[in-house]
Amino acid sequence: MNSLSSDERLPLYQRLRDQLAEHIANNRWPAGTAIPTEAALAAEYGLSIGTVRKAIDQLVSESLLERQQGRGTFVRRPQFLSSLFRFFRFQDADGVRQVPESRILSNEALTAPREVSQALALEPDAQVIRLLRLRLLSGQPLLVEEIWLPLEPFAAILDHDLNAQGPLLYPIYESLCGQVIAAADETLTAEAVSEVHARLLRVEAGSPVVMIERLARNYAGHPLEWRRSWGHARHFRYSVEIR
Amino acid sequence: MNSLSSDERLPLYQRLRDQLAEHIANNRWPAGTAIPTEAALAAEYGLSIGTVRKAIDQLVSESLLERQQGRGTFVRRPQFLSSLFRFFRFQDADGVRQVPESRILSNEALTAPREVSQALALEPDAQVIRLLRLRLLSGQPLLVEEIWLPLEPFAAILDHDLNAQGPLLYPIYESLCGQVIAAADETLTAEAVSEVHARLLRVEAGSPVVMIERLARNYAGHPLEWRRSWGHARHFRYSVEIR
DNA sequence: CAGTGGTCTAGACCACTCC
DNA sequence: GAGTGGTCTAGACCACTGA
Repeated sequence: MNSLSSDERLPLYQRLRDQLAEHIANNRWPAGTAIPTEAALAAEYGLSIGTVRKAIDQLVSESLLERQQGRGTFVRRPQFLSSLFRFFRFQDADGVRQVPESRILSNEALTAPREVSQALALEPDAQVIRLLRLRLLSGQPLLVEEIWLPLEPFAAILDHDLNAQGPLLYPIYESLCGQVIAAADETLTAEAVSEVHARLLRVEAGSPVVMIERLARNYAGHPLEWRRSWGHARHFRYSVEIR
Repeated sequence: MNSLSSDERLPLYQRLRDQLAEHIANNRWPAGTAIPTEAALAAEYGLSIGTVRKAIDQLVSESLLERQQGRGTFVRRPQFLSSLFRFFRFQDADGVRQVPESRILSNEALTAPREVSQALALEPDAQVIRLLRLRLLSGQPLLVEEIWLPLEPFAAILDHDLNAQGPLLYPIYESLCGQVIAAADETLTAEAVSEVHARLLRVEAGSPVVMIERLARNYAGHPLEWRRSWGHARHFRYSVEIR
C-alpha cells in the first residue's frame, strides 16, 4: 500500500489526481498505455473505489485520460482537437474536411529576435530555427506559418527534408528530436495582411487576416515551439455556446 | 416519493438531471432560488444521496446550478461570463477593466430583412425592432451593434428611452417585456470595416474589424434576439489553452 | 445549534471487451 | 468466463452557514 505525497489538507481524490497527473507528465505512463485498474489503485493507495473514480473523473474531464468500458483507462495522446485552427474551413469544393498540404519554404538557423527569445524563455541572443511554411488546399494557399524552435534540442530539423514527410510537424519533433508536445496556449487576433503574406496567400493588400499565435509546451510546461499563423479572415468562423 | 419520467434506459442520475433542468427551464425554480436539499431530493425520488449528487454535479458543470457549502444549491442567473465580448479590451487608460457606456442611435420598427427573419425563426415579412447602438469608453467608440428583436413581445421597447437606463439591455428585456435570456450562441469572424461603421467607430476605411454575431434564446430555446457587433481588431485578443 | 453541502467508504450488480 | 469500467446504495463524518 503506497501513500500520497502533496498537501495533506487537500482531499484525497485531489491528491491522487495530482499523483496520477505527475506519472503522466514524467512519461512513466506514456501516451496510449493503460493505467492500473480502479481496484488496483484503490488497493495501492488504501482508498475506496469511489474516491479513485473521482480522481480519474477529473483527469478525464481535463482530457489527460480516456476511459474505455470493459477495456481500461488510457493515457490520452494529445490531439489538439480544441485548437483554434479547426475554425479555419479546411474544406475542398465538395465541403469535405481535410488536412491541408504543407510546403516548407525555408528552414534556417539564426539569432533569436527579441520577441522570439522572450516567448521561448531563452537568453537574449540564443540560436533558434525558423521555419516558414505554407499550407494549401487543392493548390490554394490557406495559411502562412512562421515557426520558431530553440536550436538546442531541435538541430536535427535543419538537416532534414521536412517536405518529404507528412504534413504534421509534431510527430517529427517526437521521432527526430525526442521532444513531445503536451499542451499549448493559443491567442487569436485579426489584422490587415502584411505585404509579404499577401503575396504568399495570394490575397489583396490590406485584406483582413486572422492570426493565431501558439506557444507549445512539453509535459513539464517548458516552451518548445512558438508559432504564428495567418489565414484569410474569409475562411475563419468560430462559434461557441454561452450561458 | 415521486418518480422520474423520461427514457427508462438512461441512468437514474441522467434522468434526475433532465427532470431538474426542466424545472429550471419552466421557471418553476426561478434564478436565485434554492433547490431542495440533496437529502430531500433523494427521499422524493427514492434515490441515494450519491446519485442525487451526481445529477447536481452535472448541472453545476453546465453552470445551471451553483453550490454554496452550508447554504444550499441555487439556480444560477445567466451571467454570460463566457461571452466572446470579454476579449475586447474594455479598459481605460489605466488598464482598469470597465463596462463601456452605451448610446442608442436608433430604435425603430420595420419589416424584417430575410436574414433577420431567418435568424429569429419568424415568418418572412414579420415586423421587428432594430436598435443601433454604440458602445464607448471615455468617449472613444469601441463597438457598433445592430440588434434585432421580434416586435411581438418587445413592442414596449419602442416607446422607451433606452438611453435613460443603465448600459445593459437584458435587464430591460426582463423588466419591461418579461423576456428572460437564458443562453446564446456566438460566432466570431473578421472582415474589413464597412463605410458606415468606419465613420461610427472613427477608424480608417478598410481597417480589419472583428464581428461577433449572437443569437440569444430563452429557456425554451426560442430565439429572442439577434445581434451583430463590430469592433476594431486592434482591441480584440482571444486566448485559450488547448491539449 | 440544526441544517447544508463536501468527502469518503465498502460494498452490490450491470454492461462491455476480449480470450 | 474473467476482468474492466459504469451505476447505485446506505450509510459515516467533516466544514461551513446562519439563526
